[in-house]
Amino acid sequence: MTETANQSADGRSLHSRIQSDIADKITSGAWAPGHRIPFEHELTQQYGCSRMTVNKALTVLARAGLIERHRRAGSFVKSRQSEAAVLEIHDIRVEVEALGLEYRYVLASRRRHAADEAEAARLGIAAGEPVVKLACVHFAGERPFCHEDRLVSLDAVPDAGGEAFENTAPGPWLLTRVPWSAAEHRIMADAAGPVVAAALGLKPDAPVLVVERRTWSGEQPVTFVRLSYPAGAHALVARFAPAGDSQAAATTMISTR
Amino acid sequence: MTETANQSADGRSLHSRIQSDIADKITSGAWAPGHRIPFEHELTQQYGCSRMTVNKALTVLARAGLIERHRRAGSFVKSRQSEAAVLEIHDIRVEVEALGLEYRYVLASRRRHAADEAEAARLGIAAGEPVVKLACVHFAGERPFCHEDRLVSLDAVPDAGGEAFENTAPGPWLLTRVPWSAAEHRIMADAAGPVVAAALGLKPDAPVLVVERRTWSGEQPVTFVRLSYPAGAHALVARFAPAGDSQAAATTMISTR
DNA sequence: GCTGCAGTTATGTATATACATATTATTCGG
DNA sequence: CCGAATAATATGTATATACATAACTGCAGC
Repeated sequence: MTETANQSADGRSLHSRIQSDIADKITSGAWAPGHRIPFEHELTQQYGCSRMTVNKALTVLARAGLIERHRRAGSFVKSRQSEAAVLEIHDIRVEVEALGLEYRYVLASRRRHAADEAEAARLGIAAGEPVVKLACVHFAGERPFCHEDRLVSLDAVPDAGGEAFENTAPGPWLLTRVPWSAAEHRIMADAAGPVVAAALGLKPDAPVLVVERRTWSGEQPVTFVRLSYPAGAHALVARFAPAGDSQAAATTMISTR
Repeated sequence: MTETANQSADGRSLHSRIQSDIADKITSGAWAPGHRIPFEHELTQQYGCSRMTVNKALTVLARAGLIERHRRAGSFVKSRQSEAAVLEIHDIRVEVEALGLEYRYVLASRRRHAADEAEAARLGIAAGEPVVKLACVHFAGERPFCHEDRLVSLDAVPDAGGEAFENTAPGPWLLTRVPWSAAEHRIMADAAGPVVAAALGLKPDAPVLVVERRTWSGEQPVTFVRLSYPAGAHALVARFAPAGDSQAAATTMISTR
């Protein structure tokens, strides 16, 4: 044996090599959707390894959604009727600084009150519950980058009532204070309303890219944000290479041109 | 022993229970970012199981990005500076039919020619290479749902030259013919140009949600699509609950109101 | 023909074991 | 005191083994 017990010449582990071998067969089309991939005991022979090793590879592929496994029947290539694209959504300060621009944050308004019907619906709480409503603008250098409209539930985050948000933007403030367990993003286009248009220096009804995010901690709604970006200047980018390498996915940037 | 060798009373496997126990500690905030989670041999004792079992749970959590693992040092809760949102992008026919509407597809134009500079750049090929350029409109019931502009590389898909695309939309046609190994999505807002506005029945410069997708097969660019949806009527939705359950993620719909 | 039971098969889960590897502590020689 | 060799430690990978479970096959008996 010139090789060690764990690794072959190329330095990768055996199960990850089996995994990407199979992933390649699938993404190259050699094994079409519905094709039955070799049984574990067959792969065991092909690679000269134990069943646990091929099982690990196949389990990861199943988790990644590339294959489907059935007892007694075997493992099959899943049909890809839908593509999954992974968006990675960063903090706005990080986004701006990644562009080599100076980040500045300006609080436009801050009010504490009882949620009206519309606000309660957005946040997913009952009307009348106490909330903090914030509006602010994020700048990249001299130019407005993004307008933020936010509701924070005071039930979920009592501390938010006493915070002025003059130096710290509400996003990162919440992130360090409240752990979240679920989030929902809603991405859409819209015409800029008068407030947003003024804040971003756009003509009224100019197109804006809107990202709305609702965040929960357990079952409890925490916050609702609506981020408006001038169209043309910003795009969300999601790259996706199916499974195999797992982190082959992802990266989103919001980039200025 | 009233329990079987593999499963406890609740029917879930032990490693998945360990996994979600830890995931809960993290998402609830009990274990903050940077916190060192118990060593494998400690968890082994807590759960009265072998190291392989806790290793499996921790490996999955590491793949999911919830924890970081270092030899000799231990495993640590990762700081979540960025949120990953998973968009699931379906075929347009499926989207429309999911809304209970009748799907119809109309080819507006189809041309075969040599790619000019702009087209070559979009597709990622050399100028002068042969392409098919398509424009079509997808209808949901009577109303236009989405305008599609597409370039297909004839180097990658020679068959596309002889296809009329009168009955099958180019998206599904390509999907069954050409396996793809990577895709990049670009989501943005824009003002509708005259052609798109006319096709969608909008006023010129009305805001539209634009999804651009570039697809590769191996290293070779296959197709570039630009899908324009009327703003207000459509949104991309991505739900995300971090790891633990893995498929707790995702679903995107493009919904009409 | 149909029901029910036993056998077969592939995956699912878990264990005990072994050695590899990265990294930190410790010890020892100069 | 410093740097090098050495030990200790936690994770990483892999094996052989065992039993569980889902699902299908086929047969026996009515």
